[in-house]
Amino acid sequence: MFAKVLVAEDMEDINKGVYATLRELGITEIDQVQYCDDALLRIKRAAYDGSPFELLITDLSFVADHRTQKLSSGESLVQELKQSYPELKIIVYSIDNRLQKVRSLINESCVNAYVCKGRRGLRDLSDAIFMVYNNKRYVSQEVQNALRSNSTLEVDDYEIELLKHLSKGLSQDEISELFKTNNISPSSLSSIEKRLNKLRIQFNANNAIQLVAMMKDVGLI
Amino acid sequence: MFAKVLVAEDMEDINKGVYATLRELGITEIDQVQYCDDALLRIKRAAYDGSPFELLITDLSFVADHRTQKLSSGESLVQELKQSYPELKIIVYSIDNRLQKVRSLINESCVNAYVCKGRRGLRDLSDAIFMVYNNKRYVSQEVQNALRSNSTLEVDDYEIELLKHLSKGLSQDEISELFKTNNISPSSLSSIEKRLNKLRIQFNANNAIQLVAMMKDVGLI
DNA sequence: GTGCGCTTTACGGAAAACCATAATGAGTGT
DNA sequence: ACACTCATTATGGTTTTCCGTAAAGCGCAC
Repeated sequence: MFAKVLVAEDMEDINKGVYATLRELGITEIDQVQYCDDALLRIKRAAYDGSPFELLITDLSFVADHRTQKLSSGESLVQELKQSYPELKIIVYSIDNRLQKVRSLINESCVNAYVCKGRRGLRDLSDAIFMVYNNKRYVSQEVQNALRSNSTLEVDDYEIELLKHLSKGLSQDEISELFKTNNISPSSLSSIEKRLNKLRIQFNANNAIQLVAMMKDVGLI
Repeated sequence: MFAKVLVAEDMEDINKGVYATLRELGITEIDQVQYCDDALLRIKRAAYDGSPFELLITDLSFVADHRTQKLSSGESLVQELKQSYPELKIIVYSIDNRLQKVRSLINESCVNAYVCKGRRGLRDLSDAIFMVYNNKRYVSQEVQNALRSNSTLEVDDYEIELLKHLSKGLSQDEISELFKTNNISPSSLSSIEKRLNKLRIQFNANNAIQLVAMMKDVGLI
């Protein structure tokens, strides 16, 4: 079993649950951090000292507080780590069940497991640790679909970006200008209209207001 | 200190954290449930047996799964309990920081404490338990504002109604017609425009989309 | 009654969103 | 080179929202 594990999770109670689970698995050397930057530092330091971590268990969302952070989310942490320390195993442990996000983490960032927090969270996590230790991949039942078919009912990052700007009060025209200056494509007003129209149809929304309201409900923005 | 406590929380790892905290406070009789309905049943049963719970610590959101539930959220559980068992102390322990929701829980449902999950979650919870035990109220720093009467309080029922219809995709014209047939005054398109304009100024929103998004964030609609 | 303050309603123009359709362009396969 | 598909961009017209201003309605004091 793994000997040295790092847990990155901003909520201390979840940290406790994970900690207890790791102990039950017989893992003795467990470090915990509440900030992404700390996780990176700790891993760097351990590698430098010649006793690197073998496994990282990390959340995705870390709420911002007074401390200013370079890495603001688990995603950026994972990206950074998988580049610098490809041999480090990573398990993402998050409440986020948006398929698109999981897919990109698995396929692009190459995390070793994705476990959904929830009623079965810790049991799944336990399974995941076993699997990852045996060089297998693990994905919670809730988001298994993310690996299979590309269900079209998904919302990609571009669209989320678009909806976020909308919800912040920008007009479609202003968003178009913004995308042009930031070299985000497509950027024409026409394309933005078209994309929003697609989303409205997709989610049976009458107008942009309802669309944004629905996305808020789902927690997508 | 409390002797008999029930914890309602669907995530088992958080349950572990809360459990550990309660143990540290010297509380020995701790029951845990993962469904709202179970919480209600357990409390009823304990009261019937003559050894009622003294404190309930509950989450707000319980994700639905295969088990069909009568009570779907912590809110409904709290409402039900505060009616039937007014002497039961209730602490809400949730990640939800929408002020309006907190306000209604504190003022209408009369919960004894509202603790935000987060980095300081368990420490705050510990404080809250002490305070509640001494018949004081406790509210996490993050949502202290919810108790002070401030801007969000100045939205009346008519405006909430209006915003809700907006968020459901009705046009201002349609809302006007709806209000006319339902004898809700004012109902003219002009008045609706004016009211929305007032709200936009009040909340510094650029347009109706942003306004609805902000109201969603605050939990007003 | 008249005057005053406030709310509701009405109207018109500008801006933005909505909608259909057409043109352009990039990539693919033959 | 050609046809074909698909995404992006462009264009014009209709509806809705946004915004200012003005008129009508109403309670109230004098």
